[in-house]
Amino acid sequence: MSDTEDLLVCATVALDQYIKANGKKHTKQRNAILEVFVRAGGHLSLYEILALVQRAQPNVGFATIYRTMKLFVDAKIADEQRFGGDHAIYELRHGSDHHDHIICTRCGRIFEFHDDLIESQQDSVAASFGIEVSHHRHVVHGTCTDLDRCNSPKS
Amino acid sequence: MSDTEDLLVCATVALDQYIKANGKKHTKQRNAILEVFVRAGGHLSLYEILALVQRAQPNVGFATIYRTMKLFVDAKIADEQRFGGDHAIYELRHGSDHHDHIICTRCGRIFEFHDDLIESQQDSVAASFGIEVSHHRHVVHGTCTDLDRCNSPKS
DNA sequence: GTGCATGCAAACGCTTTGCAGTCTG
DNA sequence: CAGACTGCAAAGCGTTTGCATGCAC
Repeated sequence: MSDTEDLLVCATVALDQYIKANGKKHTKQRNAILEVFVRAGGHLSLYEILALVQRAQPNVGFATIYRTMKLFVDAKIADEQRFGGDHAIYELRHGSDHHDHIICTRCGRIFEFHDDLIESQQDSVAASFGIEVSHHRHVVHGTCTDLDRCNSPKS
Repeated sequence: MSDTEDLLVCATVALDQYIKANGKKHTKQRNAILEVFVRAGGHLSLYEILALVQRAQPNVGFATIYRTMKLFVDAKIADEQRFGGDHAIYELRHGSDHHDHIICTRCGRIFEFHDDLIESQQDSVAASFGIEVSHHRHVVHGTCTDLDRCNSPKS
């Protein structure tokens, strides 16, 4: 697992490549959003990102966050997730590996996992219904068994 | 697997019990919505239910469908699902058994499955993150391998 | 200077609710 | 007849977009 500074460098490079390749431009808003997003480790809603970015750039508007995160998704820096049906969450994208989520319903912590046994079993279940799997979403909800962790602040 | 008429009888009884137990009332709208919903086998959006109900009762309003389906959820006749993030889907609830979903992205068919191996594996993965599972959602997307089925109308 | 990016505000789609009139029990 | 239910219309809420201005290249 890389540390935050490494991730920030990687993401910055990825953004730069995407910008160069698509005739886009660097702006201080995009840099600020990227930094806030990566340092938080992702798993943020647009409004959370807005609040964090506005600490450094008070005049940033919501539409800028919105469009920038869409751009990050396009640049494969972020992924858009919808856990509740309420609002979207953006998470940092690490390479091309797929993963699923485990969420504590008390403290809101989000863990990521990947399990080959589950995936292969899921493929064979789908095959029994005559379906060839293209992708899936597996979200597990529960509560931390370690109450100290659960009651402590997230970051 | 019961046939549709059986399911309709069960649902009608469940609704009657719920209405009696909670000081609610029977109306022709609720009966019509229940019948349409059960006969379709669930997996309908509010607008689809509205369109079907309006064949029999042209003056029924959207809000009635909305409130009635919430009531059916409360009466444990239906469950609300959100697959896309776009709009809610309501499905018939059969007893207390949990199930997950396999969806064809071409024809929109929805299959339900339950797999003990996946569930137990998921519990142990969650435990390794210090989480005790309360519930989960597992949605598998893919395409029908039988193109004849996939291209034919849903019901 | 060109044209992408920003910020504001308005439009959107789905969901939810307030209210006056209607119907059930 | 009291109180729940309906239908309409308006309000919410997160998301998306149009437009004039601002800024990167």
